Amino acid sequence: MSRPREFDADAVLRQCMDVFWAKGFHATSYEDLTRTTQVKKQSLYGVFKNKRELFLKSLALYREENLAILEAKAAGETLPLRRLEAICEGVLYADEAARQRGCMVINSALEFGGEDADVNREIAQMAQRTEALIEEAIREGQAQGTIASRFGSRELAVYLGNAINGAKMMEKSGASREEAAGVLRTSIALLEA
Amino acid sequence: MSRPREFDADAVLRQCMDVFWAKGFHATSYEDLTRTTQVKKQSLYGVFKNKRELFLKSLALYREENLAILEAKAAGETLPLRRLEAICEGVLYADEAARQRGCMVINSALEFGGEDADVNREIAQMAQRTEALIEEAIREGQAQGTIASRFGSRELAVYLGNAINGAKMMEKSGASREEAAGVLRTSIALLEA
DNA sequence: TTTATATTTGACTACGCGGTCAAGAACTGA
DNA sequence: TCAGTTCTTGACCGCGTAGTCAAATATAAA
Repeated sequence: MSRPREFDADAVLRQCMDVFWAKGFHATSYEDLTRTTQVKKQSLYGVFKNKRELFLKSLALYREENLAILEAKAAGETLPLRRLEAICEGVLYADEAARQRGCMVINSALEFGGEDADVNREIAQMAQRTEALIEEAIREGQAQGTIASRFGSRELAVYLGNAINGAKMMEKSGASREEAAGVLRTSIALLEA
Repeated sequence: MSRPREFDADAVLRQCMDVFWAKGFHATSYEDLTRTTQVKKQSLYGVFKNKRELFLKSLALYREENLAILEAKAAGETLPLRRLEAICEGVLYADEAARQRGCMVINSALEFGGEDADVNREIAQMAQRTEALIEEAIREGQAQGTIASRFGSRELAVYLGNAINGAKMMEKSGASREEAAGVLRTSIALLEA
């Protein structure tokens, strides 16, 4: 019926995600995107109607990928404290390049400053699911007596989620992986009963 | 000898700081600055050679003002745990408007992503002096036996500084003051011996 | 009053941005 | 082969940006 698309839209979305992740929304231009994807502007418009939609799709992709990794890592550990460690390990990046980019969700949260409803929804989803993962582990740890019971599991989950956000920021502002990981180790160690 | 300046450069710098604080570096235009300061572009150039210098001076002003407030609040408390609470109280803003702006240093850190040496220096200064304040209180608390001694004072200071950064981020992304304050209360409570 | 110096003012430049348009190219079903 | 539809391509548009220029203006020393 019609001319077939010459590029893989999924692959291109992933490339765009990389650019947005590295540079943020405002700082990435269409020139950046076309240069790295080798797809001309109008062709991108054909699939994603504008820069904003392309960004939101990129952000959603980032969220899903990272949550999937995190949930997989968490599922691999049965001991609650070990699972918390696995989660904290999962949110930090191994390679230097990714570490300097920081977390795309957090970057976006601060770039938009809570003024964009769609971006806010992404942030909320990321935070909720991460905290749910944490809270589950904490509840089990409290039941087993390895995690302090003088605080509520929800309260501690928010606490650890906050520490993780701080660590993600540390990463981005140039701290070494060991520094970021160390702070999270301390944050977990303080939870032990 | 020459025509005197018609505006107060310090007052104008403070106004510019407000704009940069609210909008960030890239998002504020000279139009924004001239509108709020009522000073024409070229006159600003006369005092601050370009947008970047004006921003850096604004950031330094922000840092000094906030650190001064923080150090004053800390000096007002003698009990270590109370002093930590005072510090945490000091980093959160009371009025809604300031809260949504978040912390200008953190905002800048994330906007520039650790790629700007001058901005990095500001961030480092802010973090160092805040952590020094915290570490001092922790050391005293450990000496008095009110703060857990199984961790080093430096480690705990970094830990609490990290929690504070997280809370500042929460503030900006729309959390209520009570949520941010609550997380910090928990973070302090976990330090108690 | 004159002169040297600095500030003010608004017009101006060059550029990069997101987004659009129109024409040509490629594919499929008839 | 042809008609219909979508994709591709590069030129184009309007706008907002940081920064510059030069003329007009105001002050204080000589």
